[in-house]
Amino acid sequence: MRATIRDVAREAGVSIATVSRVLRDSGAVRAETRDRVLAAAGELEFVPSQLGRQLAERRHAANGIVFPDLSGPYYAEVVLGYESVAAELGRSVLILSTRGRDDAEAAVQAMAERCDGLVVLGRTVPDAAIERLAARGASIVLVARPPVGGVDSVNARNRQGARALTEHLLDLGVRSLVYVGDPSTSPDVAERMRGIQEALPPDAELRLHHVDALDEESGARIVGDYLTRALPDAFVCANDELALGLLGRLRAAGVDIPGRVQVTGWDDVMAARYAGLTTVRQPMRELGATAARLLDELIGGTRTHPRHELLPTELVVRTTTLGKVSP
Amino acid sequence: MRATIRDVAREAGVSIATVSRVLRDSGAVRAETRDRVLAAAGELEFVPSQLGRQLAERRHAANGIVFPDLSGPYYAEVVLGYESVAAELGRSVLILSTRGRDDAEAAVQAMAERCDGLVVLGRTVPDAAIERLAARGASIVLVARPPVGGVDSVNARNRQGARALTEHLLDLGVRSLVYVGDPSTSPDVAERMRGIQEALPPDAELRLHHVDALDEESGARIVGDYLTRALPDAFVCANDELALGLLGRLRAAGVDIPGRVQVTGWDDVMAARYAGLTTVRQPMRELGATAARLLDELIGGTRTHPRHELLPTELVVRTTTLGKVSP
DNA sequence: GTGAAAGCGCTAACAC
DNA sequence: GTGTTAGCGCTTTCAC
Repeated sequence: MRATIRDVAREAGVSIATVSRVLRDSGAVRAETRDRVLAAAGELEFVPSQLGRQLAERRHAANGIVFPDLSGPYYAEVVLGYESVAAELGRSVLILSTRGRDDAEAAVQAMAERCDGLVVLGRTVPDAAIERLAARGASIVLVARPPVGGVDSVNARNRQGARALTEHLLDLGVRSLVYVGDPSTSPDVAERMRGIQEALPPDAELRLHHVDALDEESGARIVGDYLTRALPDAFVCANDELALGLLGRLRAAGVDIPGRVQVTGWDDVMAARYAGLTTVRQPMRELGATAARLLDELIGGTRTHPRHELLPTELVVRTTTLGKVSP
Repeated sequence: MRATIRDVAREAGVSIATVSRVLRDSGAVRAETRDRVLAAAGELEFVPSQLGRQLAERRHAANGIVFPDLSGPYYAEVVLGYESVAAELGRSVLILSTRGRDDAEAAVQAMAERCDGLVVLGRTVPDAAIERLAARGASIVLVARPPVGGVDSVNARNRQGARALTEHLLDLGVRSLVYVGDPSTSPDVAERMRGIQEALPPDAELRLHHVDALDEESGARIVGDYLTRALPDAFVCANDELALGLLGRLRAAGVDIPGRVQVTGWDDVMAARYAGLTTVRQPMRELGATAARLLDELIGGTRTHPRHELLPTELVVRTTTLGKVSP
């Protein structure tokens, strides 16, 4: 059995309160006593039980993060940014992936009981679940998801990025675009579409091509629909994976890109560089880091009014949009 | 303030022991009493404190996982595989990234105090640290790292994969190969090189080109050394990122691939497909899942003898090795 | 079947 | 400065 604070107290000939003081460096302790305690602790290889400490302090010293997946680079980067700041702040990080989970809400609820606050990414659980948690007094920060009630949020400037992307395409002569994605899968996807619409002049046309999933396969699958009839001037895809799938199939069909049709993605994943894909980069790590800081303020009670951070995006132009359309 | 078990007991007119029994479904409780307790708990919106429960049970019901990074797809997938099994087993998952941390060992030690067991990926902390933890009675499973002392481990068959890859190259006529990587960065990288050596006949030559990091930039940087002097028949890279960087630079220099030189990677990341890179795939998710199961046995005390699992790898042949060398 | 009571290992008033 | 003591919120014997 491991040594407890009582063992150390006995060994050092002091009370447990003194041991606690020395170890936490709280309260004044005479140097000589202090040394005795440290010696005893060292002798017994004493490591304070986090379980006991947490219960006494009534805090977990841990934060959770809920995400749909970790496969793409997107969420992985956000999680990393979050973890590094949380660690600096002395908090452990609990993770929860909702992928393939039918009881996501229950899992999040359970997780909330094991940490002092949590970050929720994207469309992992319904708004109602967020509100229930918030109502129970949980500290929550939403990322890549529009604000709900008085809950903090951190988002990338999707609309702004989409407008920049659209203007870039318009400059190249694009007049008809197809947005590939499903606005209902994630708030980001919906916001991007809105941004495009905002930037579009009356003489340009935007259609939505709905796909079930934001993966390569879905991107490839829709190409068939366009080979038999007219191609638009540009395919604007909700994310890079979709764009990469679409791009591969188009090229395989001998379609000239960007001569005949231009293609864009979103996220700037590593493969986008190899494919020469024009895309929009988001500060993924910074999204996570910002969330960690907001959450810390919330838990620490430093702040009571909700905050909603918006982080910048950046257009990355590559070869899938370099050509001029009908010059 | 939240309701405690005492509030529920008072409300239901029973003792806290009975409330505990009902909520944990342990011990026999009369149906009528049971209903009263459940009603009271519902009324008060009682949710048992994990802090109290954990201390009483003296367990965290959480496992940790330590990894170097989450940027590449490799560790992310392992973590996901781990998380999904851990969740099934009713355990929370704590994460710890050692990237850019100079106090990695202390951080791991701290994490060990907050969970019932942990998984350590790759070369995150020195063997001595693992041994110290194990000596203190921690339950540990190593992944992508050779066994240390009596600690469990899960690895992919690196040697086997490397042999298959080497034989594939030999079949194509390759006789001189350069292994690009740093065997000291990770045990996997070293094992792969060993596998190549084992498969090589006396008339074939293998050299090691040492790089500092396993990223694209390092891969690209070494190309210059070969443009002025002789190229080998094949570059076998320690991972895909290295190979992708090297590939890009070679192609930019007008080198015919695979006609003049063949290139291979390792991991089969998404970008590898777009680059047509021949590589070796590992069951990343399964590595994590297996680790979770081993750890559970360890924590549960089901098993005392260490186990060392080896999972299969798979050669994925693409266009960077399709041609015949000097037919 | 149910309750009283003794912990689990710590922190933090409060007293001296 | 240091010790005593009362919790933190639960689980779990052991009586009855």
